[in-house]
Amino acid sequence: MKYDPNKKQSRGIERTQRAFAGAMFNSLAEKPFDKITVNEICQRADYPRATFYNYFNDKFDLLDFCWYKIAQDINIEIPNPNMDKSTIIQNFAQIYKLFDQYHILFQNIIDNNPIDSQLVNHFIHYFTAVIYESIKSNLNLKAIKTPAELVAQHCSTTIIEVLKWIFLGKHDVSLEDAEDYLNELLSGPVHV
Amino acid sequence: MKYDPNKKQSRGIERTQRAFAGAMFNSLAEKPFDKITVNEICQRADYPRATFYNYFNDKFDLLDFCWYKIAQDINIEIPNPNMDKSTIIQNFAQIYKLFDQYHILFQNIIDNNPIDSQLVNHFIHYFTAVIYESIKSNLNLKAIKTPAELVAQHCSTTIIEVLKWIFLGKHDVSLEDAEDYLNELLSGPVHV
DNA sequence: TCCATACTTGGACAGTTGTCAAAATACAAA
DNA sequence: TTTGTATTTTGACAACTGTCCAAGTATGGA
Repeated sequence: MKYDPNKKQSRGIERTQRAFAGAMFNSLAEKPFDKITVNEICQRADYPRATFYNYFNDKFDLLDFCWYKIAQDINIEIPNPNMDKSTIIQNFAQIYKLFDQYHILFQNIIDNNPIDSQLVNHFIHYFTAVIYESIKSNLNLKAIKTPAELVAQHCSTTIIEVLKWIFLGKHDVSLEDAEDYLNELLSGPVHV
Repeated sequence: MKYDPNKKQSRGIERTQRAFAGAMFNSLAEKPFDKITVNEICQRADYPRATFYNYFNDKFDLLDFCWYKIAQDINIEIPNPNMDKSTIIQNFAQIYKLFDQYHILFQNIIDNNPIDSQLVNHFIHYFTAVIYESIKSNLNLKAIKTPAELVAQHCSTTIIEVLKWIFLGKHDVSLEDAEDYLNELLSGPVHV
């Protein structure tokens, strides 16, 4: 990404970025990711190729931006500065609901791309990183040997694992059950 | 992969595949993966491009083959048909030692590729799948709600997570400590 | 040994990619 | 409105990709 999406940009820049992201979302809903070309994105968005490369390095970079737009809504609140398991589960509920909002998009993506495709991995990886960032600094650990960063990594992958199971693995699981799964899987290092 | 690597192939086929894999390993040790082209692989291996495409769909497909050659050595033995935590840790030791054998390669890869690059993700994902396959069928679960497949997925990602931390994250951790980490992280669903 | 079959190779192909410099346009401040 | 700056667009470029076919070469069985 050549423009920092966290900084406020001019109206024109945002409009253009939105057009590209929209084109990508539309393409994603229709066909496998590896059949999507930059040319096609530009045609859909009705911008020339050079403009695409003004904003993004390649189509993965645009993907990053697309996930960013979705993840923007994730705003993890940390009521107490020490994050324990119940706080994590609270935050989990928030992300569950967010994913639920996009379940049609995810459905389409899974219909067009294998679960172990580059695309799905990219997606999973992006959100794991988002969650990692939001929990790494204030995990409240039991007295254990494992380094905190590794535990934080483990928590974020576990959260995304459960959500992947539900929203990309086509398993219909209620929020309550999902919380139970997460709780059971996490019954390790984080304080109860 | 256009030839099933599990089937025994003619000497010629194996020699050719080995040449391509060797070329890839050499390139990986030298430069970032996204700067490696099929042309370059062919030059190094001294085979024409058409031959490359006889064997592999693209450079990721060759990567699969490369990881396959490494993973071949992983032969998880299952002493008792019900896998519990101590069995998992036993198998973990085996994979730890395998990764340790290749630590110079991994070092080079990390020096040339960001930890969250396509290449590293591809690697991580491949080995997670290998481990998942080897443990999914006979996990001995506590009485829990979480589906067995999800637990198996969780175990395999946790194992790889620890190994990634050590061998790709440049953290020097002994096998004994690594086992403790894994034990702590896994203190959830698997039988003790 | 010969032959049929399978694999390898070279060359050519259209399409994609990422980059560049120069021209055109939009934009904001004076 | 004008002017200077920043962004967008155009068109062109070399390189890479994946596919194809037809000619060449191994290989193993009779």
